[in-house]
This record gives sequence, C-alpha cells and structure tokens, in this order.
Amino acid sequence: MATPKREKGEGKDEKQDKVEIKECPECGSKCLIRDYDKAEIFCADCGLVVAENIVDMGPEWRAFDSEQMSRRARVGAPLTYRIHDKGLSTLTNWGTAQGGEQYKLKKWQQRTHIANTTERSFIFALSEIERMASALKLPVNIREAASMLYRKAMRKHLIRGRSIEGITSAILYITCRQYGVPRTLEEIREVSRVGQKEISRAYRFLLRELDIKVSPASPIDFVPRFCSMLGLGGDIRAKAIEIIKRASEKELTNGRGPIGIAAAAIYIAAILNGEHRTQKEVSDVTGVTEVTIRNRYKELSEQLDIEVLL
DNA sequence: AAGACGAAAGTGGTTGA
DNA sequence: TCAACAACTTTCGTCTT
Repeated sequence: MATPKREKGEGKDEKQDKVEIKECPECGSKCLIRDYDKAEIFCADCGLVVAENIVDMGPEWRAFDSEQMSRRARVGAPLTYRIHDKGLSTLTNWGTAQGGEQYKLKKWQQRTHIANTTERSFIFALSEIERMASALKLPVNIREAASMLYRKAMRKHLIRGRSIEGITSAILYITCRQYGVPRTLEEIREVSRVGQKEISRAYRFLLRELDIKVSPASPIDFVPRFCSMLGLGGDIRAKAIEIIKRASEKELTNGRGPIGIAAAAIYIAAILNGEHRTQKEVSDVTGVTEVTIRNRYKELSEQLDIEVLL
C-alpha cells in the first residue's frame, strides 16, 4: 500500500490554472479522480492528492454549483419495465397457427424475442453500470472492470431470475473494493434503484458463484475520500492513516468495522490538527453512527495514548 | 442550545452444533 | 436449521461547553 504524500514539485507560486495529468505520479495508475466539489484531483489507488485548488471558485460559483449538484444527484427518470416489447409482439398475434409458414414465423419470433430481450437487458445493465459509476465519479478502468465482471456473470448464467439492478450494484461494490477504493454499501445504495438488502444479497451470491475472494477493506482505503468530503487536507489525512497503522499493529482493528475505524481516526486527527469536526459531521459523511465513532475513538485514544482535548 | 456521553434495547449477519 | 454471538444502530436521558 503506497503511502500518500505530497507531490514533489509543488511550488507555492506555481500557477495551476489548467491541469492535465494522465497518470498518478506515485503509482502510475490511471485511477485519477477529479473531484470538482473539493477542486482537487486525487489518485484512487494510492490516495495521493495530485493537485488541489484546480479552479479558484468564487462565492457565486457555489450557488451555481449546488444547483448543478442537485441536478447531478438526481439519478434520472424511473424506468418503465412494462412496455419494452408491447408494440412488436402483438403485431403478429395469430396465435392459433399450428404448422406451416405461420408456425415457423411464430417460432422465429419467439427466438428473436428472447435474443432481443437478453440483448436489451445486457445493454440496460451496461448503461446502469455507467450511470451509477458516473454518479460515484469512478475512474474508467473501474467501469471497464465492472462491465467485464458483468459479462462473466452472464456467461455463467447467473443473471437469470435476478434483478439487474441488484447485480449491477453489487458488481460495482465488488469492483471498487478490488481496486482499493471501496465504497460503502450506503453510497452504492444512494445511486442504485434497489435497497441495501438486495444489493448485499446479490453481493454474497456473486462472491460465492464466481468464487471471488475479496480481502476485507482496510480502513485506510476510506480515508482520502472521507477527508475530502469533510474538507480536510493532506496533513490530517496522513495523521489519520498513521493512527490507523498504529492501531492495526496493536490489533485494535480486529473484528471492527473498517469504516468505523476510519471515521474515528479522522475524527481524532482533525482535532489534533485544530480542525475540529463534530461527531455528527463525521457520522453524516461516513455513514456510521456517532455512537460507533465514540466507541472507536475512545478505544483508539486510550490504547494509543493519544490525548484528545475538545 | 449544541455537542458529547453512555446505557439499554433492537437489528442483521456470522458461526458452530 | 437454529440458537448464540459480536458489531453496530437506535433511542434517549444526562452532562459539558
């Protein structure tokens, strides 16, 4: 796991109006994520913040931006599942034909109907992956990996009888994890059209059927994104990661949820660096409750001898 | 008034007989 | 298959700033 650090030649007076960066200077991956809200580019693989303050947005920008945000937050009109083949299949409904040309035609229609619908659902699945990945701001290589995983699941006939929404959501969840930039189940659910229960059902199903092995997510993997969402800079991110590493050495993270650990470490790191965030703020971003943040941060500060003064 | 605290009961997933 | 179990959530009253 690469340790996040500042980019080398980051001069103070270096004007960074337009930044065009193809790959991460740290790990060389093409996993750069451009976060317009926080105006920074960071690497999805190693968490390195490649560039900050890309655009200097004035206050007026904010208003425009929030409008754009709410538009982006809407995931699109609800789909109509029922009318997808209504017109065509009723065209030649002379259903009493038993043999001859009409029978052959009907058979042919049934076959192409099946081919059309599986193709349709496949196209729909890919567009769903694209839509959700876009809402989650995932880099292209993760989208491609997700599409490939869907093809694989299709080849093994794992799709039939299951909702495309559940499968595609679970596939994104899996792929993000595999690429070291895990999303929480809740984040996936927010851009999905189905509930958490169905997503995790599909998730476990896919892991079993494709026998994919996913190592449990490390709390560190969540830190860059959560920090970014809280408006916390690189120093705090580094501090939080250091806390997690020390906790991990003392085996304080065993059996604990990685998100809770990450949330607590960030909470502590922010206070230590004089940029206090309330437990509620951290809770809203991470999706774990304030109670869990409290419990984890009590454990961590106690066991690691960190003085946390509010 | 808001944030932090912690007890107690409830939930959903994992494990082991 | 079922019950025990651990982690986490929900809820809520209390203390602190």
